[in-house]
Amino acid sequence: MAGSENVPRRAALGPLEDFVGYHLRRASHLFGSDFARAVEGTGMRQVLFGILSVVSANSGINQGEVGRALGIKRANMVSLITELVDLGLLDRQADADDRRAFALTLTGKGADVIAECLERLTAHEARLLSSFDTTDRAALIALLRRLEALES
Amino acid sequence: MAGSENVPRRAALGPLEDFVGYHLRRASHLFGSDFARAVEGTGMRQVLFGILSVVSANSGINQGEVGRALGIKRANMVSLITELVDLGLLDRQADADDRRAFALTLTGKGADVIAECLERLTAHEARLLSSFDTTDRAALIALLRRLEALES
DNA sequence: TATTGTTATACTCTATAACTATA
DNA sequence: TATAGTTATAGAGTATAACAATA
Repeated sequence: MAGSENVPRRAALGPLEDFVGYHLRRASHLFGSDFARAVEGTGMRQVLFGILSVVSANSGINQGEVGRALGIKRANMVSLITELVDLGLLDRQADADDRRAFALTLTGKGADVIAECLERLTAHEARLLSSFDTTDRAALIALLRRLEALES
Repeated sequence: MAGSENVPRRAALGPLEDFVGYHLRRASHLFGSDFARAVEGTGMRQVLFGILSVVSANSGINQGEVGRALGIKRANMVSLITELVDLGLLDRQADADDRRAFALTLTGKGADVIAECLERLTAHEARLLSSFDTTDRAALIALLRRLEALES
Protein backbone atom coordinates (compact mmCIF):
# COMPACT_ATOMS: atom_id res chain seq x y z
CA MET A 1 0.00 0.00 0.00
CA ALA A 2 1.56 3.25 -1.10
CA GLY A 3 2.23 5.73 1.69
CA SER A 4 1.90 3.25 4.49
CA GLU A 5 5.65 2.98 5.11
CA ASN A 6 7.65 4.96 7.64
CA VAL A 7 4.64 6.44 9.33
CA PRO A 8 5.77 7.24 12.89
CA ARG A 9 2.50 6.38 14.53
CA ARG A 10 2.09 7.48 18.10
CA ALA A 11 1.34 5.19 20.98
CA ALA A 12 -2.30 4.81 21.94
CA LEU A 13 -3.36 6.88 24.94
CA GLY A 14 -5.63 4.32 26.55
CA PRO A 15 -8.58 5.55 28.62
CA LEU A 16 -7.10 9.04 28.62
CA GLU A 17 -8.24 9.44 25.04
CA ASP A 18 -11.84 9.92 26.10
CA PHE A 19 -11.32 12.54 28.79
CA VAL A 20 -12.20 16.12 28.00
CA GLY A 21 -9.77 17.30 30.68
CA TYR A 22 -6.85 15.71 28.89
CA HIS A 23 -7.67 17.30 25.55
CA LEU A 24 -8.17 20.68 27.20
CA ARG A 25 -4.74 20.36 28.75
CA ARG A 26 -3.01 19.50 25.50
CA ALA A 27 -4.79 22.15 23.48
CA SER A 28 -4.17 24.78 26.14
CA HIS A 29 -0.49 23.93 26.28
CA LEU A 30 -0.23 24.12 22.51
CA PHE A 31 -1.81 27.57 22.48
CA GLY A 32 0.41 28.65 25.36
CA SER A 33 3.59 27.64 23.54
CA ASP A 34 2.54 29.38 20.38
CA PHE A 35 1.48 32.43 22.36
CA ALA A 36 5.02 32.69 23.72
CA ARG A 37 6.50 32.45 20.24
CA ALA A 38 4.04 35.03 18.93
CA VAL A 39 4.88 37.71 21.48
CA GLU A 40 8.59 36.92 21.69
CA GLY A 41 10.59 40.04 22.47
CA THR A 42 7.69 41.98 23.99
CA GLY A 43 8.24 40.56 27.48
CA MET A 44 4.61 39.46 27.63
CA ARG A 45 3.33 36.19 29.00
CA GLN A 46 -0.21 34.83 29.05
CA VAL A 47 -0.92 35.97 32.61
CA LEU A 48 0.62 39.40 32.17
CA PHE A 49 -1.23 40.03 28.95
CA GLY A 50 -4.45 38.97 30.66
CA ILE A 51 -3.93 41.53 33.39
CA LEU A 52 -3.17 44.30 30.92
CA SER A 53 -6.27 43.39 28.96
CA VAL A 54 -8.52 43.61 32.01
CA VAL A 55 -6.99 46.90 33.14
CA SER A 56 -7.37 48.33 29.65
CA ALA A 57 -11.07 47.55 29.78
CA ASN A 58 -11.49 48.83 33.36
CA SER A 59 -9.29 51.82 33.97
CA GLY A 60 -8.77 52.47 37.68
CA ILE A 61 -9.65 48.91 38.71
CA ASN A 62 -7.81 47.43 41.70
CA GLN A 63 -5.75 44.25 41.97
CA GLY A 64 -8.34 42.17 43.69
CA GLU A 65 -10.94 42.76 41.03
CA VAL A 66 -8.48 41.97 38.27
CA GLY A 67 -7.53 38.77 40.01
CA ARG A 68 -11.17 37.78 40.47
CA ALA A 69 -11.91 38.35 36.81
CA LEU A 70 -8.96 36.20 35.77
CA GLY A 71 -8.96 33.56 38.48
CA ILE A 72 -5.67 34.70 39.97
CA LYS A 73 -5.22 34.59 43.75
CA ARG A 74 -4.61 37.85 45.63
CA ALA A 75 -1.25 36.62 46.86
CA ASN A 76 -0.06 35.96 43.34
CA MET A 77 -1.30 39.27 42.00
CA VAL A 78 1.22 41.23 44.03
CA SER A 79 4.40 40.26 42.19
CA LEU A 80 2.61 40.22 38.83
CA ILE A 81 1.41 43.80 39.25
CA THR A 82 4.81 44.85 40.56
CA GLU A 83 6.38 43.29 37.50
CA LEU A 84 4.09 45.23 35.17
CA VAL A 85 4.68 48.47 37.08
CA ASP A 86 8.44 47.90 36.95
CA LEU A 87 8.19 47.31 33.22
CA GLY A 88 6.49 50.69 32.94
CA LEU A 89 3.30 49.19 31.51
CA LEU A 90 1.02 49.81 34.46
CA ASP A 91 0.48 52.73 36.78
CA ARG A 92 -0.40 51.99 40.41
CA GLN A 93 -1.83 54.92 42.37
CA ALA A 94 -3.48 55.14 45.75
CA ASP A 95 -7.25 54.87 45.38
CA ALA A 96 -9.05 58.07 46.34
CA ASP A 97 -12.03 56.35 47.96
CA ASP A 98 -10.46 53.29 49.56
CA ARG A 99 -7.08 53.79 51.16
CA ARG A 100 -6.41 50.05 51.22
CA ALA A 101 -6.59 49.79 47.46
CA PHE A 102 -4.59 50.86 44.45
CA ALA A 103 -6.08 52.12 41.23
CA LEU A 104 -4.46 50.54 38.20
CA THR A 105 -4.20 52.25 34.84
CA LEU A 106 -2.34 51.53 31.63
CA THR A 107 0.64 53.72 30.81
CA GLY A 108 1.23 54.90 27.26
CA LYS A 109 3.87 52.21 26.94
CA GLY A 110 1.38 49.68 28.28
CA ALA A 111 -1.12 50.69 25.63
CA ASP A 112 1.57 50.32 22.97
CA VAL A 113 2.53 46.86 24.17
CA ILE A 114 -1.10 45.75 24.24
CA ALA A 115 -1.64 47.05 20.72
CA GLU A 116 1.48 45.32 19.43
CA CYS A 117 0.56 42.05 21.14
CA LEU A 118 -3.03 42.22 19.95
CA GLU A 119 -1.81 42.40 16.40
CA ARG A 120 0.55 39.48 16.83
CA LEU A 121 -1.93 37.41 18.82
CA THR A 122 -4.68 37.90 16.30
CA ALA A 123 -2.33 36.42 13.73
CA HIS A 124 -1.33 33.66 16.13
CA GLU A 125 -4.93 32.62 16.74
CA ALA A 126 -5.73 32.88 13.06
CA ARG A 127 -2.80 30.60 12.32
CA LEU A 128 -3.75 27.96 14.87
CA LEU A 129 -7.40 28.16 13.89
CA SER A 130 -6.83 28.31 10.15
CA SER A 131 -8.89 25.17 9.62
CA PHE A 132 -11.75 26.61 11.68
CA ASP A 133 -14.47 28.58 9.97
CA THR A 134 -16.49 31.22 11.81
CA THR A 135 -19.02 28.64 12.97
CA ASP A 136 -16.39 26.24 14.32
CA ARG A 137 -14.63 28.99 16.20
CA ALA A 138 -17.85 30.31 17.71
CA ALA A 139 -18.92 26.80 18.67
CA LEU A 140 -15.60 26.15 20.41
CA ILE A 141 -15.68 29.40 22.37
CA ALA A 142 -19.30 28.81 23.33
CA LEU A 143 -18.53 25.34 24.64
CA LEU A 144 -15.52 26.58 26.59
CA ARG A 145 -17.53 29.43 28.11
CA ARG A 146 -20.07 26.93 29.36
CA LEU A 147 -17.27 25.12 31.15
CA GLU A 148 -15.84 28.29 32.63
CA ALA A 149 -19.26 29.20 33.95
CA LEU A 150 -18.93 26.27 36.38
CA GLU A 151 -16.31 28.12 38.36
CA SER A 152 -17.47 28.78 41.88
CA MET B 1 -36.23 45.16 39.00
CA ALA B 2 -36.37 42.08 41.18
CA GLY B 3 -33.13 40.13 41.39
CA SER B 4 -30.97 42.88 40.01
CA GLU B 5 -29.57 43.90 43.41
CA ASN B 6 -26.33 42.67 44.92
CA VAL B 7 -25.15 40.94 41.80
CA PRO B 8 -21.34 40.79 42.09
CA ARG B 9 -20.68 41.30 38.42
CA ARG B 10 -17.19 40.55 37.26
CA ALA B 11 -14.94 43.00 35.50
CA ALA B 12 -14.91 42.86 31.71
CA LEU B 13 -11.95 41.02 30.23
CA GLY B 14 -11.32 43.34 27.32
CA PRO B 15 -9.83 41.89 24.13
CA LEU B 16 -8.94 38.72 26.02
CA GLU B 17 -12.58 37.71 25.88
CA ASP B 18 -12.31 36.77 22.22
CA PHE B 19 -9.21 34.64 22.38
CA VAL B 20 -9.60 30.89 22.21
CA GLY B 21 -6.29 30.45 24.00
CA TYR B 22 -7.59 32.26 27.06
CA HIS B 23 -10.73 30.17 27.31
CA LEU B 24 -8.73 26.98 26.84
CA ARG B 25 -6.49 28.03 29.70
CA ARG B 26 -9.34 28.76 32.07
CA ALA B 27 -11.27 25.62 31.22
CA SER B 28 -8.15 23.47 31.47
CA HIS B 29 -7.30 24.91 34.85
CA LEU B 30 -10.81 24.28 36.08
CA PHE B 31 -10.65 20.65 35.01
CA GLY B 32 -7.20 20.31 36.54
CA SER B 33 -8.36 21.56 39.93
CA ASP B 34 -11.37 19.29 39.94
CA PHE B 35 -9.21 16.38 38.78
CA ALA B 36 -7.05 16.86 41.87
CA ARG B 37 -10.09 16.88 44.14
CA ALA B 38 -11.49 13.79 42.42
CA VAL B 39 -8.41 11.63 42.92
CA GLU B 40 -7.49 13.00 46.33
CA GLY B 41 -5.78 10.35 48.43
CA THR B 42 -4.66 8.21 45.48
CA GLY B 43 -1.42 10.13 44.96
CA MET B 44 -2.30 10.65 41.31
CA ARG B 45 -1.84 13.84 39.33
CA GLN B 46 -2.81 14.61 35.76
CA VAL B 47 0.63 13.86 34.33
CA LEU B 48 1.13 10.68 36.32
CA PHE B 49 -2.28 9.35 35.44
CA GLY B 50 -1.55 10.10 31.79
CA ILE B 51 1.60 8.04 31.90
CA LEU B 52 -0.13 5.11 33.59
CA SER B 53 -2.87 5.26 30.99
CA VAL B 54 -0.43 5.11 28.08
CA VAL B 55 1.56 2.27 29.65
CA SER B 56 -1.64 0.37 30.34
CA ALA B 57 -2.49 0.56 26.66
CA ASN B 58 1.06 -0.27 25.51
CA SER B 59 2.66 -2.78 27.83
CA GLY B 60 6.43 -2.83 27.47
CA ILE B 61 6.63 0.65 25.95
CA ASN B 62 9.67 2.79 26.79
CA GLN B 63 9.89 6.25 28.35
CA GLY B 64 10.59 8.12 25.16
CA GLU B 65 7.54 6.78 23.41
CA VAL B 66 5.32 7.57 26.36
CA GLY B 67 6.67 11.09 26.46
CA ARG B 68 6.11 11.54 22.74
CA ALA B 69 2.52 10.38 23.01
CA LEU B 70 1.84 12.79 25.85
CA GLY B 71 3.98 15.75 24.86
CA ILE B 72 6.38 15.35 27.78
CA LYS B 73 10.07 16.02 27.25
CA ARG B 74 12.55 13.18 27.74
CA ALA B 75 14.32 15.05 30.51
CA ASN B 76 11.12 15.40 32.47
CA MET B 77 10.09 11.81 32.02
CA VAL B 78 12.96 10.54 34.16
CA SER B 79 11.74 11.74 37.54
CA LEU B 80 8.11 11.05 36.67
CA ILE B 81 8.82 7.42 35.85
CA THR B 82 11.05 7.09 38.91
CA GLU B 83 8.21 8.46 40.99
CA LEU B 84 5.76 5.89 39.60
CA VAL B 85 8.27 3.08 40.08
CA ASP B 86 8.92 4.19 43.67
CA LEU B 87 5.18 4.23 44.28
CA GLY B 88 5.10 0.62 43.12
CA LEU B 89 2.74 1.41 40.24
CA LEU B 90 5.14 0.84 37.36
CA ASP B 91 7.74 -1.79 36.62
CA ARG B 92 10.89 -0.73 34.76
CA GLN B 93 12.95 -3.53 33.25
CA ALA B 94 15.85 -3.55 30.83
CA ASP B 95 14.56 -3.90 27.28
CA ALA B 96 15.60 -7.17 25.65
CA ASP B 97 16.14 -5.72 22.17
CA ASP B 98 17.51 -2.27 22.93
CA ARG B 99 19.93 -2.06 25.81
CA ARG B 100 19.52 1.73 26.04
CA ALA B 101 15.84 1.47 26.80
CA PHE B 102 13.63 0.28 29.62
CA ALA B 103 10.40 -1.59 29.13
CA LEU B 104 7.59 -0.21 31.24
CA THR B 105 4.72 -2.29 32.55
CA LEU B 106 1.93 -1.74 35.05
CA THR B 107 2.19 -3.53 38.37
CA GLY B 108 -0.89 -5.06 39.98
CA LYS B 109 -1.03 -2.06 42.28
CA GLY B 110 -0.73 0.21 39.26
CA ALA B 111 -3.69 -1.51 37.64
CA ASP B 112 -5.68 -1.08 40.84
CA VAL B 113 -4.88 2.62 41.07
CA ILE B 114 -5.83 3.15 37.43
CA ALA B 115 -9.13 1.36 37.95
CA GLU B 116 -9.92 3.37 41.08
CA CYS B 117 -9.03 6.65 39.37
CA LEU B 118 -10.98 5.78 36.24
CA GLU B 119 -14.07 5.33 38.31
CA ARG B 120 -13.59 8.62 40.14
CA LEU B 121 -12.59 10.50 37.01
CA THR B 122 -15.56 9.28 35.06
CA ALA B 123 -17.73 10.77 37.79
CA HIS B 124 -15.64 13.94 37.82
CA GLU B 125 -16.05 14.47 34.09
CA ALA B 126 -19.73 13.63 34.28
CA ARG B 127 -20.12 16.23 37.02
CA LEU B 128 -18.33 18.99 35.11
CA LEU B 129 -20.09 18.09 31.90
CA SER B 130 -23.52 17.58 33.42
CA SER B 131 -25.02 20.26 31.19
CA PHE B 132 -23.48 18.65 28.10
CA ASP B 133 -25.42 16.07 26.17
CA THR B 134 -23.70 13.41 24.10
CA THR B 135 -23.60 15.65 21.05
CA ASP B 136 -22.08 18.59 22.93
CA ARG B 137 -19.42 16.43 24.47
CA ALA B 138 -18.53 14.80 21.18
CA ALA B 139 -18.41 18.18 19.47
CA LEU B 140 -16.08 19.57 22.11
CA ILE B 141 -13.70 16.62 21.95
CA ALA B 142 -13.71 16.74 18.16
CA LEU B 143 -12.83 20.44 18.14
CA LEU B 144 -10.06 19.94 20.68
CA ARG B 145 -8.62 17.01 18.73
CA ARG B 146 -8.41 19.20 15.66
CA LEU B 147 -6.34 21.65 17.66
CA GLU B 148 -4.07 18.97 19.06
CA ALA B 149 -3.44 17.69 15.55
CA LEU B 150 -1.51 20.91 14.90
CA GLU B 151 1.31 19.79 17.15
CA SER B 152 4.53 19.35 15.23
C1' DT C 1 25.28 10.25 13.47
C1' DA C 2 20.93 9.50 15.91
C1' DT C 3 18.58 7.94 19.91
C1' DT C 4 17.62 6.46 25.07
C1' DG C 5 18.06 7.84 29.22
C1' DT C 6 20.17 11.01 32.52
C1' DT C 7 21.64 15.15 35.39
C1' DA C 8 21.43 19.82 36.52
C1' DT C 9 19.10 23.86 36.48
C1' DA C 10 15.86 27.60 35.87
C1' DC C 11 11.40 29.72 35.12
C1' DT C 12 6.59 30.15 35.56
C1' DC C 13 2.16 29.35 37.55
C1' DT C 14 -0.43 28.17 41.33
C1' DA C 15 -1.54 27.19 46.38
C1' DT C 16 -1.75 28.04 51.51
C1' DA C 17 -1.07 30.46 55.70
C1' DA C 18 -0.28 34.38 58.36
C1' DC C 19 0.21 39.23 58.65
C1' DT C 20 -1.07 44.81 58.19
C1' DA C 21 -4.01 48.42 57.36
C1' DT C 22 -8.02 49.99 56.38
C1' DA C 23 -13.36 49.56 55.76
C1' DT D 1 -15.84 41.24 61.01
C1' DA D 2 -14.59 41.58 56.26
C1' DT D 3 -11.63 43.21 52.67
C1' DA D 4 -7.14 45.02 50.01
C1' DG D 5 -2.81 44.17 49.77
C1' DT D 6 1.40 41.79 51.38
C1' DT D 7 5.06 38.29 52.61
C1' DA D 8 6.92 33.83 52.72
C1' DT D 9 7.02 29.47 51.07
C1' DA D 10 6.09 25.24 48.72
C1' DG D 11 4.57 22.25 44.93
C1' DA D 12 4.16 21.20 40.26
C1' DG D 13 4.88 21.47 35.15
C1' DT D 14 7.79 22.65 31.68
C1' DA D 15 12.22 24.26 29.25
C1' DT D 16 17.21 24.03 27.77
C1' DA D 17 21.84 22.30 27.66
C1' DA D 18 25.19 18.89 28.13
C1' DC D 19 26.53 14.15 28.93
C1' DA D 20 27.06 8.67 28.67
C1' DA D 21 25.77 4.46 26.63
C1' DT D 22 24.03 2.20 22.84
C1' DA D 23 21.99 1.80 18.09
